[in-house]
Amino acid sequence: MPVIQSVDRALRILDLFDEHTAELKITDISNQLGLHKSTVHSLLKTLLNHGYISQNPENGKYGLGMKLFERGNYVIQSLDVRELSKKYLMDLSVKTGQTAHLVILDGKEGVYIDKVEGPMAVILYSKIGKRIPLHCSAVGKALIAFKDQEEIKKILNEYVYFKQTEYTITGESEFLRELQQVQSQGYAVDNQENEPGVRCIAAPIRNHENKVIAAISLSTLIARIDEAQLETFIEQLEQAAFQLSEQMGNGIPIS
Amino acid sequence: MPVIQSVDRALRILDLFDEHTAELKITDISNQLGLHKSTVHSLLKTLLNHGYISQNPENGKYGLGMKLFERGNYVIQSLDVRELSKKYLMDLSVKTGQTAHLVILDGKEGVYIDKVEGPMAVILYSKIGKRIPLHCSAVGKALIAFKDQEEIKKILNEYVYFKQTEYTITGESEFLRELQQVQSQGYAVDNQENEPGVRCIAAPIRNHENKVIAAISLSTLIARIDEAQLETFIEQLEQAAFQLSEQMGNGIPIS
DNA sequence: AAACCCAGTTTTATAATATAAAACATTAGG
DNA sequence: CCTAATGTTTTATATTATAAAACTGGGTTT
Repeated sequence: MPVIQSVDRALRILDLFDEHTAELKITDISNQLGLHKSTVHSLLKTLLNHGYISQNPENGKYGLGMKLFERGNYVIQSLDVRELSKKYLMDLSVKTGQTAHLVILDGKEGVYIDKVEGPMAVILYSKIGKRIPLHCSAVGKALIAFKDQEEIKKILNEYVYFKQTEYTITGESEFLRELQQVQSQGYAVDNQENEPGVRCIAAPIRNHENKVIAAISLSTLIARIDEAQLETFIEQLEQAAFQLSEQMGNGIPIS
Repeated sequence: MPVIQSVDRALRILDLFDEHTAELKITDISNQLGLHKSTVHSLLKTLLNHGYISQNPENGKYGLGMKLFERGNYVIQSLDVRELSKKYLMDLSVKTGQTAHLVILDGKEGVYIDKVEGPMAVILYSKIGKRIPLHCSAVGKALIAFKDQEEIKKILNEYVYFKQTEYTITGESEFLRELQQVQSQGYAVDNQENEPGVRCIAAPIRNHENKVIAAISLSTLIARIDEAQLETFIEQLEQAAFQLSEQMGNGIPIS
């Protein structure tokens, strides 16, 4: 089993940082990973050389480097969904007043690629780059519901149905029925399955081969949006998804 | 000199990928870095384990992993300029019809953090995550012009004034005069210094301590925009920059 | 269909390299 | 001013990364 220890450790250092942890001292890292401080020091220096780690000149603490942002954007630039979808997300958020998201599938999770906050929306914390489970989100359902049975089985193999709220679907058979439903109606709903009080709707974006490559969604608060409004939102969402899928066909290259 | 060879090699693998290189085979990497294929294989497996590299199931080729996007966004989420500036960028691009950018300083370069393409703008390739030199861009000038002399000197130490176009400023003394000019007028201009036919204007964004932490810009085509229009663009840009700086003060935390 | 080639993976021996101890340096705190 | 704590550098050694070689499998050609 070929795992390079030092590389593994270096990557584990990067993984220590998240939205709550912007900066760390060498001793913090050393303690958390159970490594000798001199080892951590060498690893950090190497990461620093390449720009994957930055050092705060004020206090000497270490943080993630800009190179990550740079490389990270290359990952999604190859998928030009993001460029194209931007104006649809804008449009949706303006028309509905809600927050619109763009999500793609990565392994057994969704990843938020972009978002536009609507004027009426409660400001949530930023989600770009974050991951979201498939079984308790509208986007998650929309991302996999239109795949063939075999592929769905593969993704759901060893999937853990973590119970997020009292409404979360926690069984495979139940989830498969739900996906069936999504497929037949063309869009997906999450009814407080991920967060209490929040209801989301999502529709799939297809490429020229008609394969689902992303999903767009609208997030609404139960307390503010009634059934009738939701209906109109769904229509608008479906329309946007349709037009976007159309556009994905005539692939204008990003030159 | 503490550079961990295997980590260094792993990072050099990541650095092979860019906007033109989405996927590579093991032998490609092996050839380009002059490493044995089995070595590359182990390094890739380790990167793969952590999600920093992904493998295309269709053809077995390797590409950058989503984890980079995830971590990359953590880097800029700590700076909440991006969230706040989004609507100003939108607004600017709609009002002027041009493309608006948000850029921050990283070392001796600027990094594009966000952009909104205007309806009238020629569609350029996506720039988010990309780097831009300081000496030949409006944003570059705006980012450093308002720092004190000592800091400017430090940044410009060993700076290479690469000649991008015939109009590029290529001398330190000339550049320092230009920065002086920027400081006194409050905004920066790039007159075909970076790309022939393209003229950009930029204004600094300040935080609560009045320090410049970012810059916003508008990119225009010489052929399409005359002096009078540019004047009004500058006014709009400055107004947006001012309001944005104001907002940076009453820091609404990203919860 | 057999033989070949090329790319990727796994195994293995060896030698180079990562590691942590210890010494050293620097800063902060009492 | 001394002590404590944190970060950095040096060094020895033993672990671990490395590349050679063998192995596998897919694809192409004859």
